[in-house]
Amino acid sequence: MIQIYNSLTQKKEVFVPLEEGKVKMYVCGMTVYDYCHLGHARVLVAFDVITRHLRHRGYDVNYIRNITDVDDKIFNRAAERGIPFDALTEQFINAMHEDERALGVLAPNAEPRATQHIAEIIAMIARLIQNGYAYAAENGDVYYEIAKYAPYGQLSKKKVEDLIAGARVEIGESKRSPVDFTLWKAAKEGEACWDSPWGKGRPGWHIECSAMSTCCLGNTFDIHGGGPDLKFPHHENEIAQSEGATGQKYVNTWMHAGAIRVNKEKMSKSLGNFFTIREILEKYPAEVVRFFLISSQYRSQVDYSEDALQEAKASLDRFYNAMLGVEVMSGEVEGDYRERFLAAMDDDFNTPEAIAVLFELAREINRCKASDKVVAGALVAELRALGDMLGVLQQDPTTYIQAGSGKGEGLQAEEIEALIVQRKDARANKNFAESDRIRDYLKQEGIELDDRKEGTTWRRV
RNA sequence: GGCGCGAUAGCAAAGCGGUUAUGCUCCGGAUUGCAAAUCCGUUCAGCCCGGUUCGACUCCGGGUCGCGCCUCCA
Repeated sequence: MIQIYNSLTQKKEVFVPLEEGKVKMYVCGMTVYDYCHLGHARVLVAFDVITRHLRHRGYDVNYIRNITDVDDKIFNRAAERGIPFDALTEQFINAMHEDERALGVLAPNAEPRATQHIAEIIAMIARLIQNGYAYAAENGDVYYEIAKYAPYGQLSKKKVEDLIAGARVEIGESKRSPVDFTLWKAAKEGEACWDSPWGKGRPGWHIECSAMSTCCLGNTFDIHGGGPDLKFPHHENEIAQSEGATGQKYVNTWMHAGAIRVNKEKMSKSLGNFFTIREILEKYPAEVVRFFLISSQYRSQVDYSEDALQEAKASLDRFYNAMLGVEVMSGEVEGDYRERFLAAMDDDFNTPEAIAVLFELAREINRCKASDKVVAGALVAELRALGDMLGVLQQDPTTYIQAGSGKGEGLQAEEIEALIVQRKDARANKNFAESDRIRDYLKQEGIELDDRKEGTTWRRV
């Protein structure tokens, strides 16, 4: 039994898919006019972990994550650079895929792009007009008329009158109400545009997700996810659009990740306090970044800091140290580690609690690795198997430890290992002065030695 | 101002109406030529005020503080 917190009902609910054994899930991807930042990574990793767990529990998950590649910000950025808008989006889509791969995020089943679904978008807008939820204005824009959709505000818990009080109208708009939002935007001179029954133009923000999700998953589907700042207006508007067009329930379970913060403030484009994924990956291994992101439950806010990443690294060090020198074996594992791990994940994907179980496993490995290789081997196999469900702990321990936080620069592995042999001889002869000289020399070169029961290992600092 | 979320030990972060979260750090011990890693033990909690209860960190009410959304943002 899997329980999921539903933003719509604000409760944890037992998850029951529409179709037994299948999960239809749509997650809002990014608008591609810049590199992914850590906030994008949070959503990417959170829904990656969610997908992995649902699949592990036997669900056939159809995971759709869109790319919004038509938007004002894209056009503006492309104009600044003097390049076609699709050259810009292509560049950032490629960059996004690189970042995802680095973070161990599995590809979604499909990655629809707004520009490839213009026909469906136009069809949905036409249907909304036909159903009386939308109107074409004099200026060539088409608007959604919120007053016609009574449940508006159900997701964000906002009252339409409050929204009207705070709303403002841009010059040149001809809305019936200030809260009405744009479905189709008349083309400006020189901008990329598409033909439509309302003249040349392009989709407004929001409609592309309604069209693509409905197109890929049907009128009603199980899970819709995204970042915390999409709840309003984006997701609220999606509900209004899709339910207005189809007359059916849009989504059963809404899931929203928590915000990443920097110094207690949300990391966001508008505040300019964001760190891109690639920027962070220059300083920390990707697995550390991923571990940092899953160290807190996906709905909670987390503060990004160097300390937090250091802590994530310390945790991974502990796991890989435990696995080091143990030969993986298949065998029965004593204890209820897996059971408790899965129970934690079943409970709204509680990764911190699941990770706590992994730490217990690591301690047990450390306890018995010297005395019982068979038991230790089975425990390591279990640790890796459970780690895989979170997308971590899949590296070879020696590789992980040798890499340290260094960049692989400096002395070559062969040179280091030759010195370790020399030092071993010195130690055998109780020549500790020579032994320490080698240790100090290597330390100076950024290499630390650890004398373990199984022999001496090294790592870059 | 409206709506929503949160407040746990030095730090991070969970569960739970009564019994050790977990990781890092501190302290003591074991192990170690040194160091690292590791093991054992220990200290340190639950914003404030009420209520419910035999018993509350956990439930309820009120407050305080913090954060998010209300404008583009994952």
